[in-house]
Amino acid sequence: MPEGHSVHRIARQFDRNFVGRAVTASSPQGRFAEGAAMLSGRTATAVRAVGKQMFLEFDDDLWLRVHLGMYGAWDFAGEILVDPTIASANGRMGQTNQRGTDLGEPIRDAAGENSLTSIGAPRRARVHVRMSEQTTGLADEGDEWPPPVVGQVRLRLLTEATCADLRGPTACELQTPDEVAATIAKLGPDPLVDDVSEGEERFTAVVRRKPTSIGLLLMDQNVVSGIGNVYRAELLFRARQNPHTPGRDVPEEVVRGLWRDWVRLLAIGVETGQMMTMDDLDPESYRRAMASRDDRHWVYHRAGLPCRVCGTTVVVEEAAGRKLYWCPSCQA
DNA sequence: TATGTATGGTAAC
DNA sequence: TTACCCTACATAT
Repeated sequence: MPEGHSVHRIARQFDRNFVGRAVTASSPQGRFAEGAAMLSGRTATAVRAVGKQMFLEFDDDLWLRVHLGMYGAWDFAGEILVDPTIASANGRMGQTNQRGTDLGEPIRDAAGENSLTSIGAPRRARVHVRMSEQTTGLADEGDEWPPPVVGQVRLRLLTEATCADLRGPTACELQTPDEVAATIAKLGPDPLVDDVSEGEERFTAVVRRKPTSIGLLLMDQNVVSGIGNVYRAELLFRARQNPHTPGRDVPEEVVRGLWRDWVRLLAIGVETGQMMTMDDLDPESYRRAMASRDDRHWVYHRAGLPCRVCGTTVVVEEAAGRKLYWCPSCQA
């Protein structure tokens, strides 16, 4: 899932393809039928991403709030204008979307025509191939518009040229401007929303007075926005910090360092679409890390394997229902 | 076909 | 702390 970087990438897609355009909305699955009816026919006017949540504004002060949760994803089809700040997108056109490549690389369907993009939970992009029509010579069926609905689609947003399907979100609801403001007010700082220095002060002040472990605090969206289980494990390793240390016992400079590292990793994540946390590697290792999801992290998902730095076996434990990976030697 | 797992979060106990 | 929600896919049977 989508940790904070994915949501910022999605927001950029909406900014490019939906903001300023009239939208037709529907809920093929039926679970957001009323909301879709409220949205349909309105023009999207703005989009905001804060932490793991996205807010899409429509005419007359109506906002759509979406939280992807662990399984959610947006699938884009049709004309997809790629934000120039999303580096990897164009270079990957036509490439097969492998499982686990998080995010947002446009790919071609079997006919080599429509480009499809999925941003969110790791999953195969949905490629619509019409086998039966192929045999009867209706080759153009692959360009069907709007695209056929596949699977459970909570919300479909359609402009003249672009289709966005939302599936599996934890939250999908309409909000008033006050409700949006209240939701955002509860969230901790997001480096791509808040002034970075102010964010550092807020984050540091909160962490430094909490008895809660730093491992839990990094995952707390009220303390800092956008960090999930992968970035949590990686940030702590990069800082060589024991996840169990109470926040108030972590040296101030270390807390500030965690924030600054999050600023850096988030920027890399938004740019590349991948949770790349081994950015200071030699070129060959970097290439390998980018190519394979299993080589991309220091400790995340590496329980039982030797620490990349010291060789000690990486351990995993359960913390608040989530798996926490760390090296007991490097992070002693 | 059934089961387990996943980058998240909430509400109830 | 536990239960539960949401969806897709890999693995086991």
